[in-house]
Amino acid sequence: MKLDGTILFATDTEHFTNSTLRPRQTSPADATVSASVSSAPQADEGGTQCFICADRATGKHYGASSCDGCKGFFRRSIRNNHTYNCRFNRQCVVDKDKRNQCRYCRLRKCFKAGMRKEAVQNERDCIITPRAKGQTVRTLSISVLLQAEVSVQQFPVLPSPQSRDISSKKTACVGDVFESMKQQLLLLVEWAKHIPEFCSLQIDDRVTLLRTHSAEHLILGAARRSLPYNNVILLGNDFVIPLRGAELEVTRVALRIQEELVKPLRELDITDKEFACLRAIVFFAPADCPGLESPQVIQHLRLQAHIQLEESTCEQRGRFGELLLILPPLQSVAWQMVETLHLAQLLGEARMDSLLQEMLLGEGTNSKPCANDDLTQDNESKQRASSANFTSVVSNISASLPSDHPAAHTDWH
Amino acid sequence: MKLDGTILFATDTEHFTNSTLRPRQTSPADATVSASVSSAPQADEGGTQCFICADRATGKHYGASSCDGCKGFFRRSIRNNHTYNCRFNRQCVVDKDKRNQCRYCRLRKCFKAGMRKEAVQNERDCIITPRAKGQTVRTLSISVLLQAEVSVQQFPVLPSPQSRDISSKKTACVGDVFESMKQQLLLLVEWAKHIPEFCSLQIDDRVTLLRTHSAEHLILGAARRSLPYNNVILLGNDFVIPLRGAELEVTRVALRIQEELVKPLRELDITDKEFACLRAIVFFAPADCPGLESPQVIQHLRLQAHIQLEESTCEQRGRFGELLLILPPLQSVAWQMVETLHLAQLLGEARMDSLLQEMLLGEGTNSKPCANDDLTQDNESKQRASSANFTSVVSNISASLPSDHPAAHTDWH
DNA sequence: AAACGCTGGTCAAAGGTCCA
DNA sequence: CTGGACCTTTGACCAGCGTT
Repeated sequence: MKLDGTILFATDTEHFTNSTLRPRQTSPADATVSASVSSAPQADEGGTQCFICADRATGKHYGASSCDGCKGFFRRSIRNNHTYNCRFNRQCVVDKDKRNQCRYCRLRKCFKAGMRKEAVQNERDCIITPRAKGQTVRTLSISVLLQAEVSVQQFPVLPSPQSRDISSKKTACVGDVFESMKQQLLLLVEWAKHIPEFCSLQIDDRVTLLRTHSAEHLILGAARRSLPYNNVILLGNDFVIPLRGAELEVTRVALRIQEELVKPLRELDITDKEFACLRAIVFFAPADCPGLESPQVIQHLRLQAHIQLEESTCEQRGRFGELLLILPPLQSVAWQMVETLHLAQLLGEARMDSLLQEMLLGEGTNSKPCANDDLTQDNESKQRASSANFTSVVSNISASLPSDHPAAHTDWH
Repeated sequence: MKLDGTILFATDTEHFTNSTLRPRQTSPADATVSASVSSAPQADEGGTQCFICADRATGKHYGASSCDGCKGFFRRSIRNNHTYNCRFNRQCVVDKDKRNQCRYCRLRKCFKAGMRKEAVQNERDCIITPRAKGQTVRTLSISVLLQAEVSVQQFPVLPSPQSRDISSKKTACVGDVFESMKQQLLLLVEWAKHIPEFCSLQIDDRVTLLRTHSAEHLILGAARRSLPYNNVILLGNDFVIPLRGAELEVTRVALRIQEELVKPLRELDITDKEFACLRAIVFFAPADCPGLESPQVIQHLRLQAHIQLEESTCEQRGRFGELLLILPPLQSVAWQMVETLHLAQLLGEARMDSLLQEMLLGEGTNSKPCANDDLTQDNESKQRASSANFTSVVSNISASLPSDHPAAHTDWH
């Protein structure tokens, strides 16, 4: 009898044949549609897929391509100001079958897919969708960042084959430190050249970004190289700065690098992806660069970079925040280094290369681009007019790329 | 066996055909039949009757018009994959009164009435908020932060009833600025006192945290107050600093506040919750405080604060990151303000209150707590021994709370 | 002018809740 | 633990409305 029942139930599902889609409709028309669709073997046709649950999308809703279910769910959640809780680890799978199993994760995925709660609410007059067109402006992809990162790491000026042995490394003298800095700054330019979005910025903005963030770049690089070590800072040219025993001023910065950057980065066990994103976030910071010509563009690049970082952290709770909170001390240490250099320069304790002076100390040009700059002057003549060797280094970037690079046409908004 | 079931089912189905409309759809033929049948005048209440037990139907469920009882019974049976046995001849009567007497026959009749097990869905998320189920030990809750925030805002030193009119406000002179700063710093202490986790820190750490982040607190508060205004910074005592026309050094800081903090905060339209979290994140930053006794505890508090922030942003794409990226410029501006104050102090341009000197400029005590401090000395005697007025202000906190405050027992991990 | 894209809204039929 | 009266959520479908 038990078998009876089971089989009875099984046979009841005679319409398995055409029930690949939901057998909801009673109307003949729909039945035929359903039949024809089911005859097509391909379930997902790619283009019209819900970003949230991979069900069939019915269009873009609230900023993301989605199905009616996710659309309604999002609207209700926002309207009623719902707060959900995940019963598990906030890592629930959200697909067509399981989308109703965790509302917290579903809503979160709605946001991640790009739904904006401002798009809900009743707005009679639709003042154009702000960024309807290039919704998926996938500029600044993680792969580009990783590639840029690799290209920088691929320039080991010394062929040291990962000789991890600290004792074999020499303590850097002032000249060694400066030499390393110079190399690293040139590598920063190299790094930037790998990012098309950077290359399509105006020359002044390129220079400003590079100059403003050169110190942070140096410190961040030093911190990363020094991750395996406890009592030295490893330079790019394979010299080391010991944490104890060196000159006081130098040691102070080195100690802060170790304490405030190396330690937390080591605890987090930062990945290559994450580091690549972090470098970009530091670099595309518009706030501390007055006089930028297109701060919004740069701000948008940073936004993309930190969204990439968020994705790279794989939803590990708190990790994204911890990584971003590395940046204040990074900036702070960078400032202190610049101060120290400035002082050393003033006291005549060190002779710095003109490139270093220009990038790190902001000397040799106006640190703030002139506001009443002649805008009719094209980059070419600006480049010719500039006598600064750094600016000319940067200018070469535009020469190395076709001027009509696709990225230049990106639609910002 | 299989045939058995099929035949049994088929015959029963036929038997049912004329008595009712089968909502089986799937084939156009069925649809037309259904239509014609429904148009046929059915005697009794037909449509509102449970096909299984003849109780009042509450609608169609799983393919058959049925009552809530049979609906629930069917769902549970399918979900839990129940198999029942009939103790008699599988011919039990299933009506309103006897429907619970044989579950085998009831389920069978459900199928016969047209219920389909495919219509039963997967289990969903709980509607009711998961009850204090193991409520994770949530120190530093958002409510505590909000309350602390409110308590700070509730001390309007001047009874200005939200006079939003800027023109009615007076431009601050140096003395007004200092006065406002002093008030705000006392409010910072007030704010901290509302956070039990802070109060249970050691006295030295409390002092260090307050001192180290006092400048950022001032700037953050000023930025927030100035959100509605475009060309002034509004102080806590209702004076304003105009962005143009004031003294150069002051204006420089004020301009940065407006550009690097007010603007982005306004664009983000920061909420109260988010702001409350941000303040805590700024405050519980251990990196730039050398010599803390329990940096891990503080780091953990910051982690909690930024997890709260993440939750408060409702997962809106990129929002959490944008908020955290306010912090580097905040720190930077704060430093610049301190530098400016330092200079003014050195040049004798301004007389600062000793509290201001101690908190903002780090004068009057060792900025780094003494490492070989006598640990056997209790707070009381420390307080008595300390001649610094700020330290004594902070020490009072511990006096205002029971020493065995629950928060002191929080389990960090 | 008709098709289209993206809002808002509706309600049958899923779901869950919780005491007897 | 199960039943079932009672309430919430889901999502397919439809209607505006502005754009193409």
